[in-house]
Amino acid sequence: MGLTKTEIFTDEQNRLAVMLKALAHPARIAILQQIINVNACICGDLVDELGLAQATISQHLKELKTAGLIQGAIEGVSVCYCIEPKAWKLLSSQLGEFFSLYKEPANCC
Amino acid sequence: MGLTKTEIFTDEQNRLAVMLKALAHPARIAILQQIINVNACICGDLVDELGLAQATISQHLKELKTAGLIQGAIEGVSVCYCIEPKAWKLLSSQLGEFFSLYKEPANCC
DNA sequence: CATGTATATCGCAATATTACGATTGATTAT
DNA sequence: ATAATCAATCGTAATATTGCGATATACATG
Repeated sequence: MGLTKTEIFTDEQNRLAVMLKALAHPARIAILQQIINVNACICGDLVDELGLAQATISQHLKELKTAGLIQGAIEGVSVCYCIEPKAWKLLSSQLGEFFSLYKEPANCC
Repeated sequence: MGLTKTEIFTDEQNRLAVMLKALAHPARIAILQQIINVNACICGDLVDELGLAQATISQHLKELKTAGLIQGAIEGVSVCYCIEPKAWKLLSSQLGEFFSLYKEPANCC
C-alpha cells in the first residue's frame, strides 16, 4: 500500500486533489506569489529570492508545470515562468464551487 | 532531508500549505462533500459510502480534524462529524485572496 | 570551438503519506 | 456482567515527497 486508490473516486475529485497537492507546499505557494508579484515572469531569480537550492526550486517548478498551473518559456539562457491563465481560473472556480457547497451550520454537532 | 524547510517561509504560507495538504486527497475531498451533503453530520456511514477500510477513513478524519476543518461529537456509540464553520470560512477567504492575486495575463511568456 | 551562465535531471538519504489488519476503548443493548 | 457495535489507535508494508549535491544540457559570448 501507500498508493492512493484513485479508482474509487470521481474524476473531478481526483483532479481537484492533484491540483491541491501541487499547491500544498509553502515553497510552491511562495513561487506562485513571486511569479504573480513580479508580473513579468521570472526565472532563476526564484533561487535567489527563496532560500532553497537550485535543484529544489527546479523540481518545484516542474511540479507546478506538470499540474498545468504555470508555463515556462525559454528566453535565451534563462527560462521565464508565468501563470497558465486557463488552469488558474479553472482551479479557482472549482475551489469556489467546492467551498460554497457548505452553507452555514444547520444545527448538528 | 525529506523535511520541508518551514523556517524560510512566512507563517501564512505555511498555514495555507498545511490546510491545502489536508484537502489534497480525493478521499478527504469525498469525505467533506459527504459531510456537507448529508447536512446532518454523519459518522461511520462514510465507511460504507466510500470504498475504504474503517481504519483508513478514521485516519483521514483525524487529519481533517487536526487541520481544524471538521469537528466530531460523540453521539452514543457513533461519532458525528461536521464542518468547523470558522476554519472553513477562513480557508475559503484565504484561498479567494490567493487566487485573486493574479489578474489577467499581462504579456509575458 | 571554448567558456560561462542558467536550468534540468539523476541519484540518494531522510522523512511523510497511504492503506489496512488487528487490537483496544467506549457505549449501548441483552 | 456479557455481548455487540462503532470508532480510534497501533504496527507495518508500500510508495511518495522533500531537499540537495553532482552532473548533464542548452544557449550565448569571446
